[in-house]
Amino acid sequence: MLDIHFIRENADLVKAGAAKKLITVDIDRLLALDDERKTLREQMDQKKNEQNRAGQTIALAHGEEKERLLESMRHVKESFGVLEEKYKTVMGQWQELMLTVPNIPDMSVPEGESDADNKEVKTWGEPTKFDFAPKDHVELMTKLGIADFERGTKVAGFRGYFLKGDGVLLANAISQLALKHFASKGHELLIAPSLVRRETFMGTGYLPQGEEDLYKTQDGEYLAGTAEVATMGYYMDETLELNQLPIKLLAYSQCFRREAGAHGKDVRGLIRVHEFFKWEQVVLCEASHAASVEMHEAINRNTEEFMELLGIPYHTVVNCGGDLGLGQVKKYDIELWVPAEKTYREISSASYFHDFQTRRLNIRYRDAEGKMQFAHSLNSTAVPFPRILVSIIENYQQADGSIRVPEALVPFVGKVAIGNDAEVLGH
RNA sequence: GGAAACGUGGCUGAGUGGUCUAAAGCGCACGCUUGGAAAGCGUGUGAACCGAAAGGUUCCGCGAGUUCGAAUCUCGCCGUUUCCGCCA
Repeated sequence: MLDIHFIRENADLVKAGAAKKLITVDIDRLLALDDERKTLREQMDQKKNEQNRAGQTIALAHGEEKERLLESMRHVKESFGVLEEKYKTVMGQWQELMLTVPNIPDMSVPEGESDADNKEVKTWGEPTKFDFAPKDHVELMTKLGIADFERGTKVAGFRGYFLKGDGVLLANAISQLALKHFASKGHELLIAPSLVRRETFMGTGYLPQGEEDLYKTQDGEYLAGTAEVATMGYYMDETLELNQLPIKLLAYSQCFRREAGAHGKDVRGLIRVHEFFKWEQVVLCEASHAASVEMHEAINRNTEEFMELLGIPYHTVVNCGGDLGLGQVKKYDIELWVPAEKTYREISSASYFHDFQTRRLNIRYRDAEGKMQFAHSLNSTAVPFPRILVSIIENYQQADGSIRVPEALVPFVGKVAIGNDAEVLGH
């Protein structure tokens, strides 16, 4: 959420920002509510002051004098009650509106409505060339016996899957390489809960808007769709020291997404599933735009480097205004080449928020002058499973349906290819 | 699942309806003292909102209630601890 003082002083900027994100929000109504809120607050403070003063007198008074004072205080109490009721109503509306005010996108964010309007800022590698007709990952993995989609659906329902055998080994190897790569960038490792309470979702900006995308338990917790939620919650309501910053974390969690708005999309394979797992980069840094930008470039680059280690052709896009979330200032998506679809598909998303999340989560630090500041927050995918397998399997496939293991993974997989022996291919 | 106890500031901890503007100690900061340090002494020591300032309001886990007045009483929730049961 934004600072109400900032909104008051920069109403036009906030309105323009919302327009760029194609989000409708009534800033004028918010400002009117805020005026009302301030007036009521002042009146309440005055009444309270009156009451506090009278309290001391009453404590010392006796007999008729006391009765008289009590009687007059009853009137004060009554009028305070009336003010309080009004205040609660106004505050309720005020808070509701405040939660819907989007963060302002950066100048460098292109105009646009959807992911179709995102702008390519970098390409790495050439789309993989084959001297045979490349198959898709569903067919390859099923034939190799390293994934089972039929039984996955039987057991888990729509979008269900099992990873098996060398598929598990491959996923684990990628994970090992990721730990090594991202830890070398100074990240502390974390395994985070997926079962998370409502207030943390509010704090990260997934709620109240995203209710229908989340699974909910009968006890009222929600299943997180990313480790970002629990990891940001880790420092909730805490005051950090300046010398702790930047805090750079690499967090693992199981992830759950209802994909409520995506019913017809990507119904085959591992691109879009309800239950997955990933490593996520989460960063808290000092409250300066320059620091945020620097960290943003850095964590996005970390993930690019990781994809380069895996040797998968990719391009990076800067997301347009209409493709940004409520709190995001700027976002890069990294998209990997998927031969069967002859296109790039999203593998990673790196964004920064300024103090939008930390203001909601109340994560602060003391700056060099000893003043309290809301930290800045950022996050980026490190590597998502099983989606990462799609591009590895398809880009590294051989004519015989076997998979060459990317060089960087060989030490962790323990072999140079998957399925190039007759025994496995025979099944 | 059953029962009980507890939740106070950076920390320990007092406070069971009214100068609580929260005792005291520890810690921390500054000063005095000292050749330097320690000890000692003195002063200070959080956050949010309103205000140009003076000052005002709020915060004793969270929320609601009783009362002229709540850290203190009542109810609900969250959390911690202990005992019992169950599971591994």
